Amino acid sequence: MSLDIDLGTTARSAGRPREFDIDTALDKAISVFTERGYHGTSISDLRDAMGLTAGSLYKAFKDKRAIFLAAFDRYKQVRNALLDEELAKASNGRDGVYRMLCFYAENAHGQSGRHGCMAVGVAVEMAVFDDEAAAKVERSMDRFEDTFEALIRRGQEDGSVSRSIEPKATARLYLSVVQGLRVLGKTSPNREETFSVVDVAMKLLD
Amino acid sequence: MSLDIDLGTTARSAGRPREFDIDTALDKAISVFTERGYHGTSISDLRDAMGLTAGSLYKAFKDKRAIFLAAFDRYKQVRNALLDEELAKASNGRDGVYRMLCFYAENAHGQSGRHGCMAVGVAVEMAVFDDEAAAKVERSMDRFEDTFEALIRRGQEDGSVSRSIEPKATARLYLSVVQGLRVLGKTSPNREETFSVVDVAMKLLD
DNA sequence: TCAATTGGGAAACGATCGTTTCCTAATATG
DNA sequence: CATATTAGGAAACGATCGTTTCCCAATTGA
Repeated sequence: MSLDIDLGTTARSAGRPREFDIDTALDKAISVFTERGYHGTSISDLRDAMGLTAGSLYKAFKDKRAIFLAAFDRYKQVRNALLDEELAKASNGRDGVYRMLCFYAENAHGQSGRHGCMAVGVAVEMAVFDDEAAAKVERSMDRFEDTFEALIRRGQEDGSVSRSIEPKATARLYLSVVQGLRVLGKTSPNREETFSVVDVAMKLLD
Repeated sequence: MSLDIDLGTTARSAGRPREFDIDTALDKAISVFTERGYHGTSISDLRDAMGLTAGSLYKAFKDKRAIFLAAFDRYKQVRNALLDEELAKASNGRDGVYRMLCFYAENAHGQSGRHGCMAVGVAVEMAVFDDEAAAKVERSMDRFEDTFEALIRRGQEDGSVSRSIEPKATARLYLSVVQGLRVLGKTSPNREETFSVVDVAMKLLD
């Protein structure tokens, strides 16, 4: 009789068990990749941040790119979960848009603003030369755009958003604003300025 | 008697004259750095693109970082000149804002959209670890924000822009939109979507 | 208890990085 | 013409890159 520690779906495989948690390690990788970028991050950087030896890294992942893509997948998963949690509180369509904008504004200013956004980093640094990375970011962006659009339409039905605005184009603008705030947050992560943009953006729903 | 080829301010200095034009070479460097990023660009890449040997590069510039900073200075100079030229055509404040948004939308879509924006690249990749680069981008962003604000105020005086909007906050939003379009242009540089954002953004002036 | 299998970790790998050196070529100055 | 100065260009530099190898440790299944 033995305790089965594995909480996943598959039974533990043969061989010596991994001594570190993959997701915990990936969270560290996310932080390093976000701050330094893909090419600016060395295996040594990852090794130090993740608290592993290079050998262990290469046992768990095929190569540096695989670590990066896995980190990005986790980044999206974690952030999407947080956003969904926030949006669940929305009382109506307009409130949902506001919460979503504030969610990003909260991350685009101050320390986390300086630190940066991994999705923006991938788009800027990787999209041109890595089709798989590009597809991942595009999917992520499309998801956010669709969420904005759905909230706008919901607002038009519940009366909190003007019927005269175009949901698709306005959603695209919101997506642009949010990504732009992430860029500006790298050099001037002022809180008031960041949230003043949110206030102006909300006027588009009147 | 000899022709003085040097069109600059200083007389030609002693020693063998440089055989290439610095600005022409920097234009090539801008292209490479924009597409691959700072860390993704090697001296070999620059050597090939600029049509020089590494030795000549290091005669003209202190190191890789100096090439990058010089390229970024030139990038800003060239783009600012183009923008000023476009803004000179503006018939009023609102038209100026529209021309400025279109100027960026024109570059954020299609092939140049995929290629990317050097200022965004610097902000995302360099700002955290290079104070001088960060200061340069911030100055550049501030300049654009001030230009937007001035156009909005001009519009409020000439009657083309509503008096009830806040020039500063609205300018900041426009800046965000423009930088965001650059990010989105890396993965989905669709022309219609890009310009639809401009149309929505213009509604803020009513 | 004994293969088979997988992870941990140190060391080493070839490749490429950014940079310098060294020699020759071309100009200004005296 | 002689000297000083700077550029062009090939080759080489040490350092670091991403990755692999090798050996030992820990586990599963027979």
